[in-house]
Amino acid sequence: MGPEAKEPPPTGWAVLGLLSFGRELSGYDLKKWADSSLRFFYWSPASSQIYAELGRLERLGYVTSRVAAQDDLRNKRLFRITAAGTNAITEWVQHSAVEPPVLKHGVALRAWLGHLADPARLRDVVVEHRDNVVLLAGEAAAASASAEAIDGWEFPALVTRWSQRYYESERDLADEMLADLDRLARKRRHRGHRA
Amino acid sequence: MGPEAKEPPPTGWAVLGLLSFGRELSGYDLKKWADSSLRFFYWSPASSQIYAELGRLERLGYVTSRVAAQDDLRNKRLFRITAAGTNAITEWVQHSAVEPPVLKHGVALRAWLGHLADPARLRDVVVEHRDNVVLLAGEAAAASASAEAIDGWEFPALVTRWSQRYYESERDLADEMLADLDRLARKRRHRGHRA
DNA sequence: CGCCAGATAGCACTAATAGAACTATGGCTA
DNA sequence: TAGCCATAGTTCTATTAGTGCTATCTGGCG
Repeated sequence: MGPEAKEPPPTGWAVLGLLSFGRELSGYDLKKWADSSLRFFYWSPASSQIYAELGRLERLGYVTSRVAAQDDLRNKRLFRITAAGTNAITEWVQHSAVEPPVLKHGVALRAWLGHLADPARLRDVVVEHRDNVVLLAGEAAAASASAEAIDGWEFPALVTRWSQRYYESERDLADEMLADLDRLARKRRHRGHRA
Repeated sequence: MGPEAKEPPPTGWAVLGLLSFGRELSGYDLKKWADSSLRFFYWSPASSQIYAELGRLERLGYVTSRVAAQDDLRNKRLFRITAAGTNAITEWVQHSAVEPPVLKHGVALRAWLGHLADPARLRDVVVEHRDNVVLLAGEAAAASASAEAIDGWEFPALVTRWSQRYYESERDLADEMLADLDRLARKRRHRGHRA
């Protein structure tokens, strides 16, 4: 099958997934959409990345595009998923290998290197992280509330709810880490560790 | 400051961090170490990536290397952190911006696209994910037990403990997602949604 | 007037992986 | 005893993934 028979990377599936709800969307729309929902559990690709993936998906025959006039003279390209695209992503959802989630937790990495840091400063880093995830939990809650209002969006609503819980448990984990850090600092002070 | 004044990427800090415990290690050692501890909260870079980062760190003056005979005739390169390297990573731990963790959760993405999937198959995917994270929780527990036994490794032990809790809450989140999926499937069956 | 929002696209660059190639030893087994 | 595999160890190449910046165009807002 053709010269371009390779599968898209996960990001390609994510973009195709945004289109699988049936709407006709521009690259710009897709970026905004990714920012407001995908980013909670999958990160949001750069605009240039989205356009690149759209090009690949079109070459694969998974999407088609048409140019539409948008206001008066400005035009944009609208993308729509094809039957082949729907088949392909359905296949992917159901049958691709289940891989462990990719996590790059900068704060955990810094705590892991805690022997290098001033305890108070390390504490501040974790507290700032805690604030971040509390904010994210709230945003995910808002996103899930608006998804619940839309018919046919039961699964996005389910996953944003999951995201909300995820960030709430990140908050709890941060609290436990703070308690552990305090315990450790006390112990080190007692033993007169590195003065 | 010379021609090579740029900061390493996060992966570089991770590699330098592995060396910040004071040991003299080969690239091979570093890879094994990353696989057995870093990977729980920060992923494990490919060997080629590790060697590339070591090269960069050496150019920056953050590590030095020497060639050592290892058995009889075989030789390897051992890396050691320098004072400049210790300063740099200490600075990074204490003062770099606190960024939200990067998460790419393939399973959540697939659940988000649940409208495309057969409910039973989607359920299987989440169950398989649940099994994965239970396994990871156990491995993290083992890693934290061995870290606790080593003097000076209080922070790695703390973070592997955090990782263990992290994967345990991933397990709980998976259970809640399963319950939500079942609820949704029941509701759809009632309404006769797409037969 | 300048800036921002909507919209698209290209370019330069970095990050990161996969895979092969090569050296070398020791243990297993047909 | 020859062949093969596993482990230790390093390096290189090819390729992809992904970001950030720049450029372009229009219209509305203050």
